[in-house]
Amino acid sequence: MPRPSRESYGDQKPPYSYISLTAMAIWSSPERMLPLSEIYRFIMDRFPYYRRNTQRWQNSLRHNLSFNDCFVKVPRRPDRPGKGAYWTLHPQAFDMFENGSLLRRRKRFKLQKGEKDNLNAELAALASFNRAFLARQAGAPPPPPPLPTASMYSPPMCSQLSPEPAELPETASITMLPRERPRRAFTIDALLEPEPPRASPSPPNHLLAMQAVQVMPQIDFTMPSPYVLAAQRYQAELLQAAAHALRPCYLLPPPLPVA
DNA sequence: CTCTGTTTAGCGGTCT
DNA sequence: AGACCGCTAAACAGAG
Repeated sequence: MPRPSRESYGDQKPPYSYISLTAMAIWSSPERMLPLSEIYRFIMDRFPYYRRNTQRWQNSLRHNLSFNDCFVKVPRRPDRPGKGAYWTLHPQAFDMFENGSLLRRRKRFKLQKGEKDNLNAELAALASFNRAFLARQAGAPPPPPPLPTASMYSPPMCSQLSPEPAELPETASITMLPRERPRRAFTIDALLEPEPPRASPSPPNHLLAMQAVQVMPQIDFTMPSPYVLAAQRYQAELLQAAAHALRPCYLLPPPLPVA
């Protein structure tokens, strides 16, 4: 049987929705999140169809990113400045595709009003953290640090967010998010100081932790959490589906070792 | 100025 | 038939 070429769709439009294509791009990245330009690049690299009429489909793709709750915009890490934010998949959207099929979603992923508010609050806090971090780096007097909110430290929202980064070239020691982590004051100094010894279990803030992975490479995350396992399962399904549907067109890195 | 992100609107296809 | 999904166009604002 002839091996299908990497570009077996040629100039034909691939049978994947923009949501699927975006999910592929995001999940093909080591950190499970990408800036918009990298999402474009992923799609154009693998599907020649999308090398034309870029204005049209990129507009649609941006519309999808904004419109669908399944995509979460994560502020850039402070030491990696650039245009635009990073985009990731909301972990609660893992089961959005039937049996891992990327062809059509089972149902639209929609966050409840409260969930959305919580998420937005956390993301706003992260953005504030970034600003404070940058101000601190610049030696400027730091603006008032963002205050901790209940949602930043408690489920259900933040405990489900943030796919687990598989590998971070610049942060090789990081493996997993902890299940038990001491609660820390949400101040620049507290967040940047070395990890205190672990004491009693406390709910982690996974959204913060996701960026902590970006910002604080010295932290050693060791314990998998349920959402990490869910993310790994989802990735395995995605890989299987992608391997079946796309074959060499869609070349992902090897799946995470499932604990 | 270009790119990124948000929002609204409309249309056609599919599902229930 | 109505709800839902996906695609496209377009206007607009803000950031880099």
